[in-house]
Amino acid sequence: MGPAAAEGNVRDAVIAAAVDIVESEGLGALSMREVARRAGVSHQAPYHYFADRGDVLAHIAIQGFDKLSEAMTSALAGPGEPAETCFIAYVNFALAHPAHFRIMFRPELCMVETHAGAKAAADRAMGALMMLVRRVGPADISEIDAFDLAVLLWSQVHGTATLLLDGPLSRKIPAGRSVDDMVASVGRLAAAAIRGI
Amino acid sequence: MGPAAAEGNVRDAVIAAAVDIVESEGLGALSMREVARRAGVSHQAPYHYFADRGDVLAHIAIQGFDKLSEAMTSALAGPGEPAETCFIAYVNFALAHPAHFRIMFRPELCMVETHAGAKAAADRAMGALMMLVRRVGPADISEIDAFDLAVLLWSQVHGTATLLLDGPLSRKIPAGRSVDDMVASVGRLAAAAIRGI
DNA sequence: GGTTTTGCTTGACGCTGTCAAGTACGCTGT
DNA sequence: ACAGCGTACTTGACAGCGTCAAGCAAAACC
Repeated sequence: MGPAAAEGNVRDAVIAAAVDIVESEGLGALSMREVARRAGVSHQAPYHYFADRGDVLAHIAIQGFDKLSEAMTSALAGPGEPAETCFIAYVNFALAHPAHFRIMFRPELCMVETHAGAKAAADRAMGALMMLVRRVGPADISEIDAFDLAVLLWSQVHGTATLLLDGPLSRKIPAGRSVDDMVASVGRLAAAAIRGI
Repeated sequence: MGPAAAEGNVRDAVIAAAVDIVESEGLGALSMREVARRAGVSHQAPYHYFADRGDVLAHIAIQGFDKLSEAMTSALAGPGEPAETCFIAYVNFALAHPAHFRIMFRPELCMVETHAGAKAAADRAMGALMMLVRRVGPADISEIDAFDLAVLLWSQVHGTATLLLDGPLSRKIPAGRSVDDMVASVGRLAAAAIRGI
C-alpha cells in the first residue's frame, strides 16, 4: 500500500488521518502517534506543521466551522422555509462529518477559547446563524431579543445534532423510522414553533 | 493535610476526586493516577473498586443521570409552567454539575452504550423527560408525535446547556446580561414556542 | 561550492492505563 | 490459639502516549 500520504502534502495527510481515526475508531482512539503511523510518517513529523496535539485538533475544528458556515449559508440562499432548511443543513453536517463536529465543540480538545484561528472560524459560523435570525425574526426585533432568538434557534439545532450523534437519542429512534425522516419532522416542528412565538 | 479520603470510603473519594479534577482543571487534566493521588491512595487502589477508567466515569455518569432525573421530576412536581421550570432545572443542573454533565454525554468516556448501569440511568432520565411531554403535549398525541415532541424539547434544553457549557455561547452573552436571566428568558421563549405548535 | 533552511527522523523523558504480584489485616472454623 | 482465607490495598513493571532535543539528507540561496 505504501505511505498514506499519497500526494505530497504531509500536512493534509495528518489532518485527514486524524479525521479518519475519529470517524472509524472514535475519539478515544485518537493519538498523534497513531495519526503519524497512518499518514506513513515518523511520530514527530506532524509537529513540524503543528505546534502540538491541540493545534492539529484546532485546524480540524477550523475546517469544520468553515464547512458548517458554507452549508448554512447555501441552505439560507436556497428555497424553502429558512429555519427548516438551516435546521436540516446543520444536523446533516453533524451526521456527515461526525469527527469534525465532535472536535469543534470540545474546547479542551480544539482550544477554541485560546486558539485565534479556531475562535475566528467559530465566529464566522455564528455570523451565518445571525443571518438566519434576521430572516426568521420580526423586522423590528431588538438587539436583546435577536440574541435570545439566536440562542433558541442554535440550541434547538445543536441539541438535536449532539443528541443524535453522542446522546441516547440514536438508540431511541422507533423502529421503521429513518433518521432523515425524524430530522425533517423535528425541523418542521421547530420552524413552526419559531413562527408561533 | 493528610489523605483526602477523610471518612472511610475510598470508593466515594475516587469519584469525588475525579469530579473535582474535571471541575477545576477540565476534562483534559483527568487521569486515574492524578485521581488516586488526590484521593490519597496508591495509583492502583481505584481499580479495586472499578474495572477500569471507563467504569469510574460510568459511575460518575450514573450519579449525574440520577441527579438530573431528580431535578427534572421535582421541577415537574412544583408550580409553574412545566416546560419552563424543567428547562431551567436542566440547564441549572448542567451549570451546577459541569463535570457530571460533560461526562454523561461523552459515550467514549462513560461507555453509556456498553455499560449496563449507565444505560439504565440514562433511560431513567429519559423517563422523566417523557413525563414532561405527556404534560405539555395534547392529550390525544400519537406515539410518533410524542416522540418527535420529546426530541424537540430535549434538543432545545440540551442544546442550550451544551452551548453554554462548552460552546461559544458563554463568550457571547451581551455585557450586563446574567446567565440566569438569559436562561429564564430562553426558557420562556421555548415554552411559548412549544405551546404555539 | 559552501551555508542556511526545510522537512523530516531517531532518541529520550516523564506521564499514562493496566497487568501481575506482594503484603498487611480481619474474619472464620476448629 | 492458630491456620486458612478473603479483603483492601501497595509496589513494581510494561507498553503507549505527547513532547523536548538533536541529528541528518536534500533543496534553496548566495
